[in-house]
Amino acid sequence: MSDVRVRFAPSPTGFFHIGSARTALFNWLYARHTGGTFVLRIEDTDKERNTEEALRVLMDGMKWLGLDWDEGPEVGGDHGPYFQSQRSDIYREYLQKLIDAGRTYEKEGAIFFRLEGERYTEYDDYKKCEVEKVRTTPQIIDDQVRGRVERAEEKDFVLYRSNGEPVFHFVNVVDDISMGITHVIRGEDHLSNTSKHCELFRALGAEPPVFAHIPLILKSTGPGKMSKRDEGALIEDYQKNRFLPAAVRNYLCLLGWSPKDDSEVLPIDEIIERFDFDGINSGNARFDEKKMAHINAEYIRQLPLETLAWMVSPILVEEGLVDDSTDEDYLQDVLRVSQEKMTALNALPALIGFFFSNDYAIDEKTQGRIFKKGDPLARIRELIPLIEAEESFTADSLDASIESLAESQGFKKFEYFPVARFAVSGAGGGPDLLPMISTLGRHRVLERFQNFLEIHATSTS
RNA sequence: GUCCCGUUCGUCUAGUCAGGCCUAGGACACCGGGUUUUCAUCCCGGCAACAGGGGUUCGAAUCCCCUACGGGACGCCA
Repeated sequence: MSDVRVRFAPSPTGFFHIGSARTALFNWLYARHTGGTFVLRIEDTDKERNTEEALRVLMDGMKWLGLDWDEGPEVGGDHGPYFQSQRSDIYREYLQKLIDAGRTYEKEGAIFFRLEGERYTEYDDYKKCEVEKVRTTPQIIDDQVRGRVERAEEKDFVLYRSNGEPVFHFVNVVDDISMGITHVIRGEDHLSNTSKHCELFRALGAEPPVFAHIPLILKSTGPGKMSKRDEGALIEDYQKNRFLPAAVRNYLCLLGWSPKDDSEVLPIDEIIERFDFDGINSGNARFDEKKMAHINAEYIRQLPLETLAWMVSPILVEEGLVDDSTDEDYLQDVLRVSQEKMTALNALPALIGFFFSNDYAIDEKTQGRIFKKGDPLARIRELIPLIEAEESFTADSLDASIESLAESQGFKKFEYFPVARFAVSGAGGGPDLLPMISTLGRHRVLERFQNFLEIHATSTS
């Protein structure tokens, strides 16, 4: 166990933003990499939007991504409480230190932090008024991602609001000190706050922690950082859309961090082993939903069959495709022949629904194509006796049988494939045809061929 | 407006810290071909980038400066 202590300090807002998730992830990775401690601290000072439900969303999201915390809500720890709303006494105590040191003053009911240095007044173009500024000595931040950053704070700032509540900058620093945080890994949007925080650390007699400001995640298109309204911005959406958490986590690792050797899909243990500050990029990263989907698809295809079955069953049950009476082996067979064509679990009912139900969608485009040329009805009529007679009913034997049938009719075997596929599944694509027919079994195939003939014999003649 | 950070294919990135190995590599996307004239898989191929300008140097994607562009911060929000 190393003495590294990192924290993720979200404010529960009712959703779990992908940027926050990535910050949590990087902190978690660093803690696991170093054998340190990952603290979850809840910044629930904004009473309006902090609800039990909001906290749930956050913790569920973290657990879903596999980000377990060593100290914090539900698990406790020696540095609690882990909710800011329960730490008022601690904040008062630290405020007293600043008061005793003469670093505070009161104005309009609020308590301000007093910077040290020469004072002057200047027109502020942003605030559109005269403000008092201070020439302070710049704070030097030895950032692990950006290198040396120098920034001078120039205005006194509020520590306690006139309503008696402490502000973010103050509680954040106090919590980091009192919880013994050694490394602060957070978004680059906090970089310019850091001079403020360093002032506070030093005024409180504490050495600032090591900082690492990680790049922001930008919208996939258009300007600015990812906002909660953007497509793919919320972890809840990935949960809902049945993404594999490990895949989402893997993709997030790759946004702003690189293993340096061209590998992308990596088991989490290996990422933990290789994760470090020098692999973190300094430029912001644009979110790419296509790549996210691609990585998700790779994960799905890599799943062992039993795991896949275990994950997929509830989805199929929910869709009414499978129930207790469904044959386990049949389900396994279906998944075995379909897995290589899977790209997203929420698209699964559409991909393999026809294996379980006769009530599947008919793809109009494919139907149009099938009937445009040749004689699909005749092809199916020719196939029926073959299906009835075919003995071993394996993909290979079916292939051979169809091949010789085609030969005897003066066709290429491909003349039969698209028609058979459509007759049996209503689709133009799907698992490889022969394994698919073999899996469906003689009975289902014949049933659907007959059905196909009945429907189209009347409508087309 | 001020301050801070950044800038390699459309996107994520390798290479930059320790200048020559870079006619700049990989992946996603896209395009073409093949894989059972299905397909969402797989294989092969292709397209495509060092933001611009000055230096330093025998030599710069790599070091320095300027400009441009992008991002962030500037709350009694967090």
